Formats: sequence, C-alpha cells, structure tokens
Amino acid sequence: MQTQMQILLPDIELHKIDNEFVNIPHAHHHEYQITVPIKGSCEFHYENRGMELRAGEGLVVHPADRHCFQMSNHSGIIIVIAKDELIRQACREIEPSQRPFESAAMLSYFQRCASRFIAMDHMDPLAVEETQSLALAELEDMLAAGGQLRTEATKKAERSSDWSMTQVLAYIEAHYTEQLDIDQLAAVALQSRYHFIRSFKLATGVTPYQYVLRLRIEEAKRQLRISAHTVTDISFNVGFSSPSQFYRVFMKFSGVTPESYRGM
DNA sequence: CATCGTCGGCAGCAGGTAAC
DNA sequence: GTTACCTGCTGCCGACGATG
Repeated sequence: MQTQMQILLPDIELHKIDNEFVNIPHAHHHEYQITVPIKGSCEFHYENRGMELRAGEGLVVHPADRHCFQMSNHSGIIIVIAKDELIRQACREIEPSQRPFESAAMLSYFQRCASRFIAMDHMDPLAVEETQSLALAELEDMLAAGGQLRTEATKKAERSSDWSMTQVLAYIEAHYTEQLDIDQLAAVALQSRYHFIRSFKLATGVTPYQYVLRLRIEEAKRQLRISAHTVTDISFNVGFSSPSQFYRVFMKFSGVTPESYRGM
C-alpha cells in the first residue's frame, strides 16, 4: 500500500513516499528537486535518459528539466523541492547526475523537518518562516557536504536518547493511522511511559498524542486534496474512530471544516 | 547532580448519540 | 456533512523519591 507524507512550506516541499508509486513526466520551472531513495530503488527518467537510483544514490534535478520516476513495493524515497534562488548557490556546482547521498542522513533530515513542521503553529507566519529557514539551512549544509549531513543536530540525534526518539518518530510515522497508545510508544523508546512523555515533548515540542493527531490531520488534508473519498471515509482512513472526533480535531488544527478545506 | 521511575489529580479526549 | 451534548477514560503535568 502506497503511503506518503509531505511537508509543504512556502519555498520548500519535502515528500516521503513508500511502496508503489508512479508519476508522469513534468518539470519544475523555478525549483530544484533532490531525489534520494532511502530503501530499495526507483526507476528515474531524466530528460531522455533512464536510470536506476538505488538507496543512497541521490539526484539533483535542475529547474525546467523534465523528469519522472516510478517505484515498486518495499521501496522508499525522499524528495525535496526548493525554490531555485534559495539553493542555487549550493546546487550551482552540482551536475545533474547521480551523487552519493547518505540514506540515514536524508531520513534523519526529513524526520527533523517533520518534527518541526508538526510542532509549529501553522497560523503563525514567524513559526512557518523559522521552520522553513531551518529546513533550507540544513539542506544547504547537506548539499555542501556531498549529501552527508553532519550538523550538531545530527550528531546529537545519533546519541542514545535521541536515537530512541528517532526510532519512535519512525514508528509513529509508520503506524499513525492505527491505534497507538503511550505504553506502546514508550516500549519502542525503551523508556517508562512517564519518562517517555517528558523526553518526547522535550525533543519535539509537543506531546506524543498531539504529534500523532497532527500527522493524521496532515494525511487527511492530503487525501482531501487528491481523492474523492467522503470525509467519513477519510476520518477512518487516517485512524480516527469516529467522524465527529475527526471534525473536532481538524477544526482545531486547521481552523476550517474538512469540507471547507477541500473546497479551498 | 543528572537521569529515570512513580503517583495523584485534572483537563481534555474518545466514543456514542441525536439533531439539523 | 456538521455540530452539540454527555459520560467515562486517559494522557499529561507537577511533585517527589530512588539510583548511580
């Protein structure tokens, strides 16, 4: 089953796609696209060339270049699309060809961006700007280091307690549409539930339950945009046990009803 | 001193139902 | 599709103690 998580900010987009996926040839006229498989491989078509990208083999697609790709089950990919003028400096010396990208560093980068995105106040322009600036700055660092991001944040994440948190974030991301409870997540983190709640909030800025809810709402928004499923169906698809609960949470995080959001 | 586990209280969430 | 109301439950927080 195809799953997708996306982080949409004004000048940068991050997408994480798992399992079967196909898209049609297209070009981004004012954006660079960085494509990095993190597991399995994908068949990438760039201009008139076809190539197989394996995990850890990144590709920087320059603005206006046509491209498309497809991937099969058990594959995973992270795509970053950023405004031309913001990362031109970092991309200028990179030829549109394969270059090594560290899969773990890319996944870690995505998870940090996702944590900040989920935790930020979406109504606050300053918070959005801050999240975007951090995402762009880390992306530039990673490009400058040849795809191997080694910022303080990464080093910190590699230490044991943060390693646990990385495991939990990955677990939540894979299971947020299912029933999740604190004890389950604490077990993944190898911590007591009480300590887990504290350390989770310290790491992400929100409580575990709020984090799961925001992920569900982001996925619901995506489904509202791209599918014709009813609001009731989507509420069950993303893990809510009743439409009424879904409406309440959606209103709280988005300020509009699901139906209004679809019509925007 | 830092880290982690435990406990009690409470705000807010989950779930069900009804109505529009 | 959406909102309101109610009840029971649980996630979260603050305080405190144990441990190394």
